[in-house]
Amino acid sequence: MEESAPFMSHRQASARLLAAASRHGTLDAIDKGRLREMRSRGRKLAAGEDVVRQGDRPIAAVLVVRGMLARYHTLPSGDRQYLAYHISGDMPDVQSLFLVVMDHSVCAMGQAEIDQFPLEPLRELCRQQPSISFAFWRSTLVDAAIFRQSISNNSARTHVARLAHFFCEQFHRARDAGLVQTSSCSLPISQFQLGQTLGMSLVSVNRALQVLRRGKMIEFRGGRLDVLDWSTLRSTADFDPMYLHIA
Amino acid sequence: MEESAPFMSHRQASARLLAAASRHGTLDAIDKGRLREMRSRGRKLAAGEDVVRQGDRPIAAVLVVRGMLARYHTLPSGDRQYLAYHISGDMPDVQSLFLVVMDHSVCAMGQAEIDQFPLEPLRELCRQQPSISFAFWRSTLVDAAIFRQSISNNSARTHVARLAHFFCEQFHRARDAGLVQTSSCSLPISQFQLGQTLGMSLVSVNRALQVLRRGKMIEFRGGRLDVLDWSTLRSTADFDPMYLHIA
DNA sequence: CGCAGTATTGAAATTTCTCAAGCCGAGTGG
DNA sequence: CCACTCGGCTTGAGAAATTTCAATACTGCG
Repeated sequence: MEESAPFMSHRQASARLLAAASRHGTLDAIDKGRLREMRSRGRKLAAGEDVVRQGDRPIAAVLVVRGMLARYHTLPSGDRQYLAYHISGDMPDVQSLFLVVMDHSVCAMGQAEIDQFPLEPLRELCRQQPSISFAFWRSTLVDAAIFRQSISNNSARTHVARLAHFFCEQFHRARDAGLVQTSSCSLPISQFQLGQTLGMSLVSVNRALQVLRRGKMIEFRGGRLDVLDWSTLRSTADFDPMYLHIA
Repeated sequence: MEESAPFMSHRQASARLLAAASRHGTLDAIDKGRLREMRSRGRKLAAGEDVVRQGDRPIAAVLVVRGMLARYHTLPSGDRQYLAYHISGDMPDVQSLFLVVMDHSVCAMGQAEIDQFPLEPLRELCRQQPSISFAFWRSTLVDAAIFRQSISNNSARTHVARLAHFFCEQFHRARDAGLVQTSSCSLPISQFQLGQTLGMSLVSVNRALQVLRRGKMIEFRGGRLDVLDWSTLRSTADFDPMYLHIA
C-alpha cells in the first residue's frame, strides 16, 4: 500500500505544507522559501490502515492530502476511543516533534492519501524560523482546544446534543477547509465508530441519529453528512465555533 | 485580592519560570539568562476566584506558585465542566501566547498563589530563543495528551475506574512535582466538582468513592488524597503514566 | 453553639446498554 | 440476472446503570 510519489508531487507536497502552516500564522518570503524546500514522501492508505501506533517513535509528521484520518486510543479491553478526526490540510501528529513516544494511534477512516515529512528537518526549520514554529505550535493549540470541547461534549451533553455537536464541528471544519459543496461533506464513519467517538453504544447512536433526522436537521448515510437545517442543528448542539479559533 | 509582590519575589518568580521551562527541554546559559530577566506580577487568589474567563483576551500567562488551579468550560446551562487541574510549577494557559481569545476559564480551587508573566515579552523571548519556545511548546503538548486521556477516561471507563484513574493522574503528577509526602497529596476538590470533572452525578461520585475506600485503595477527605494501595489503585484504573510524557 | 456547605443514604424515575432478531444495500459468483 | 453474503443499520424489549429527589448526617468555622 505504501509507495513513493513521483518527483513532481514533492513540489505539491511542500506547497500543501506551506498552506497548512499559513493557516496559523503570517509567514514572510524566507519562511515560505524554507517551507518549500521541505522534502516528503507521499503515501496512499487503505481504509482502516494505521499510520502510526500507540508506543511508536515516529520519524515523520503526517499531512493529510485526501480523505480522513483519525486519532484513537486503544483501551486494555481492546476497544477503541476515537479522539479526533482530520481532513485535507490537517497535520494530525505535529506533537511528535517533541513528544517522542506516541500515546495514541492514527489511522485512515476510508481510503486516504498523506504526505510524510521527516521530523528532524522540520524541527530544525522551526528552530531557525520562529514564525513557522509559531504556526505549527498554534495548530497544536487548536487541536488541544478541540480536545477540550470533546471532554465537555462527551461528559456533559445529552446523546442528541452530543451527536449534533459532533456534526456541527465536522461540518464547520470541512467548510473552512473548502470541502463542502451544497451543504454536505464527506464523513466516512460508521455508527459503531461514532459510538466509540462519543462514548455511546451503537444503539444509542442510532436512536440519537433518528431524532436529528426526524427533526430534519441532517441526513447521514454512506459516509456522507448532509446538513439540512444548520440553524436548528446548531442550537440543538449548543455549538459555538469560537473554540476552533479560526481567524 | 490582587496585590503586587515585593521586589525580591521577582527573582524568585523568574527562577520558577526557568524551572517550569527546564522541565520540558534543555536550556543553555543564554536561555536561562533571558528567562531570568522576565518580569512578573505575583498575585494571591481566594478560593474559587477566577483568573481568566472564557471570552477574555488575556495579556499575561499564569504560573502556579502554590495551591491548585483548574480550567473549566461554562456550559449554556450554567453548569461547569472541569477540564484539567494544575499544581505548583504548571502553566495553565501558555496557549494564550497564540490563541487570542480564551475558550475556557481558569480558577483557583482553594487559596492559591500565582505569578503572571506578560505575554508579549514571553512571545518575543520565544521568537529569539528556540529552545525556550520548544520547552513551552512541549508543555502545551503534554497538556493536550492529558486532555486526550480525559476524553477516554470520561467516555469509556466505568465510574470506579474513572475515579481511580483521575486519582492516579493527580497523585502521579503531584509526586513528580515533589508535592507528595508520605503517600498523600493535596486535592482541594469537592465530590460535586469531581462529578463535574468526570461526567458523573454527585451521588455516583460518592458511591464510586466508597468502592475505592472499601477496597483500601485510597482515602479522600478534606481536600486531601491518601493513596493506601497504589498497585491496586493503578490496576483498577488501567493507569499507564506514559501519556504524561515525563522524561 | 449553630450555620452552611459537604457528604451520605435510600429509593423511585429515567436513561442507557445489552441482547437478539430482522432488514437493507452493495458487491460477488453462479 | 439473480441469489447469496457480509457489513452495517434498525428495531424491540428486558436488564443494568445512572440520575434525580429527598431526607439525614457530618464538619469546619464564625
